[in-house]
Amino acid sequence: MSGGVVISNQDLNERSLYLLKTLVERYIHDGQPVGSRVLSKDPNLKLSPATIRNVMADLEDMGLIHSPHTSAGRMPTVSGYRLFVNSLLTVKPLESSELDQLQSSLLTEHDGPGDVLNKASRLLSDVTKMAGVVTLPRRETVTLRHIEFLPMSNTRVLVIFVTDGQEVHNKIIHTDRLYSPAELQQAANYLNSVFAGRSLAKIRDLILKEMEQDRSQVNQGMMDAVSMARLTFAQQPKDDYVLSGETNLMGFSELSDMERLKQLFEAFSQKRGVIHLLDQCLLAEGVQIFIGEESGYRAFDHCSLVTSSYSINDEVVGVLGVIGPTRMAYEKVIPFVDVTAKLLGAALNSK
Amino acid sequence: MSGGVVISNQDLNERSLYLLKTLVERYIHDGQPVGSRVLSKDPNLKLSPATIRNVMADLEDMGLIHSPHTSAGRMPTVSGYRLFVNSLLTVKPLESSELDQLQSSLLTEHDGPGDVLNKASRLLSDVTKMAGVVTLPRRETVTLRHIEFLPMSNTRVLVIFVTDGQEVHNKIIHTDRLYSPAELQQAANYLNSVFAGRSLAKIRDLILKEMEQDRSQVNQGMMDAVSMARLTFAQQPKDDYVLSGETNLMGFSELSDMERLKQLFEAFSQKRGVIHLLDQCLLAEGVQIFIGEESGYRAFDHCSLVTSSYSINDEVVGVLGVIGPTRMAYEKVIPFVDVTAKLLGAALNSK
DNA sequence: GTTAGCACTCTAAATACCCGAGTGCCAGAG
DNA sequence: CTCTGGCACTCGGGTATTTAGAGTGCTAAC
Repeated sequence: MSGGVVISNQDLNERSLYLLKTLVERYIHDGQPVGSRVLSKDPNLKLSPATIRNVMADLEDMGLIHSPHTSAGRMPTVSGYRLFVNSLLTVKPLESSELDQLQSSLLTEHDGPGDVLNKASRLLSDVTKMAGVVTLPRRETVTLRHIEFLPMSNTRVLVIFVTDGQEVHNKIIHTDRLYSPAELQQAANYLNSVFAGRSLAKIRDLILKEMEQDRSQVNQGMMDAVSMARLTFAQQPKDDYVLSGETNLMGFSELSDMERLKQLFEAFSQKRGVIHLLDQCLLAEGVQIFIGEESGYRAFDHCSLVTSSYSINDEVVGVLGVIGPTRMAYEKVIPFVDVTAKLLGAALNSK
Repeated sequence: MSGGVVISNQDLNERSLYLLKTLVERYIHDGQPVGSRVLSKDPNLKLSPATIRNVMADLEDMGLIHSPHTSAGRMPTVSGYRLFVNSLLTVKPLESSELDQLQSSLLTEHDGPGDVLNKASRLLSDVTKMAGVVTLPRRETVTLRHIEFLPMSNTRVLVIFVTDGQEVHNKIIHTDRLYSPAELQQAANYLNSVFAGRSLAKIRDLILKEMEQDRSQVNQGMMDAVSMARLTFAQQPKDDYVLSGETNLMGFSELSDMERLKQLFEAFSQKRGVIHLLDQCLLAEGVQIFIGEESGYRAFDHCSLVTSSYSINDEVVGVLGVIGPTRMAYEKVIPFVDVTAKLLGAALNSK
């Protein structure tokens, strides 16, 4: 284990920090352990290889870098990356062409509900050449627009409801008795009048309250409607996400091990773990980063995750991000994820 | 190129056929080129290695087997596999436990429309330990149950329609003018009364006819309804499929080459090519098989595809199948795909 | 037609080898 | 006290070389 000791930039002098920074940049750039020789050629670092070796030895003692074997250069450890992204990184602003692409793709018209999310995900992967992920807006916080019941065979009823981000959800419920189309219509009307515009979480509360009320007070129709609503919104819906560009990950040497790759892709289709991981970003404002083992999920041990939450009408509803090897161009990815999250929010807002 | 010469079982004597059969079985079983030595130990084949070598040389001349290099055994070519599955294969009936699993999974209750398809796909991959695929029922042949319009901002209208296999589709259309909720309701009522129960292809026809009619004859409401229907069903919808167990494919040595694997997975997320390939099975009754390069898609060069169409109410609407390495246990996979297709049809019928 | 025998070929694994990159440490210079 | 040049050392990766084994094709005999 890398241990719990966190190194801050206070613990190191200017020179060591700069050296670490260039080492990490160098390693990110060409993917090979960096030796004292190449570092000595840095124009701002007027030191001999020997001195650099001394500094590197210190950095290694602090667990910021390590070398795969004696006669190789050094590469950053997780803590090294962490210190790098926390305090050393100089983020690059988006290139205007990228911004254009983002805006035209996201803010332009799209023809299906989940479509914007798809586009966002694809954008993330296309631009970064890694994998892009966007969680669907959380059902809990999202508000109901419209609900509808359609009779199927017997007591089976198809419920369709539309929520805020124009998501259309559907589900089959089993009612306790047979309802006529008219009754279903009536129930839907009632629910629409009472629940429309409220969050699903709120609706679940209201349903509970209604059920507790003195039954003599309310009429049968309302009772029926509420019980159908209960069936509809009963269990917590499983959240979901849109992933694109997974195949981009197959190019990276750190994922060339088939077993690793398999585990990663299994995690992707499992969804559970990934959702859980992404959910941790819902609370935090702005960009959040998991580097390597920090995520706590084995499958992501050799990956980093750059994420940001996005909001509809100032309410945080989802998370998006980029998944790639630990060795990624953080200085470009971070601002990109940041902007994409904001634009996605904007795109979903205006409706 | 392996050439267009197709070898049939007429062109070979009993012994050669039996030899080919055991060779293929052997190769499928342990994945290594089969030599004359092991073959000579087959109890039904009382021949010396030398004789077997002579027979194998003949088979090689006919392009049914080949050896990767001089001092290796032989393995089947695509034509060899073809002859094997066409005439030599002895299919194994399903094990009853597998049948149970199938029935209980597919015929049991499920709570969402696309859910059965998911389950079928997962079943295919779980049982075969390869990848399972199920195309969504083709929209063209599927019949409309119900349509609904929901106003969004401005002239944007969310259309929701439900089709046969209980699929719920939705789409945003842009109308030429602003419609009131009442008008939308009226339009939906009209369309439901006229179009419900007809296939989408038929509906598209009808729309065209209606548009051509003398406009003075019909009232404005009907005109509006039809024009909205036209927008809804205008372009051919992109078909789609459900894939599971892709990660199973990562275990096979024939796909251990990262470049190949990447191309395969890219084909999966591209969807286009795969759909096109699967569509070719819509016409054929029963199980169809593509072996290696037969599919015509580079990405599938080292894979085989065992497919079958499935039907709702005796109308072929989709295809399902299994994707795996050319070297797969056809004798088990074929009956399994066959039964799954029938059960899936049955599961979708009853509603 | 079938078989035994034999020379031949080719692969895969093991072994040895060298080269270069990079290190750690030490002793001397600034 | 800090930096640097020098040097011995380590290790991985690439290139031969060798060896063992599997399997073949061919030929001559049964």
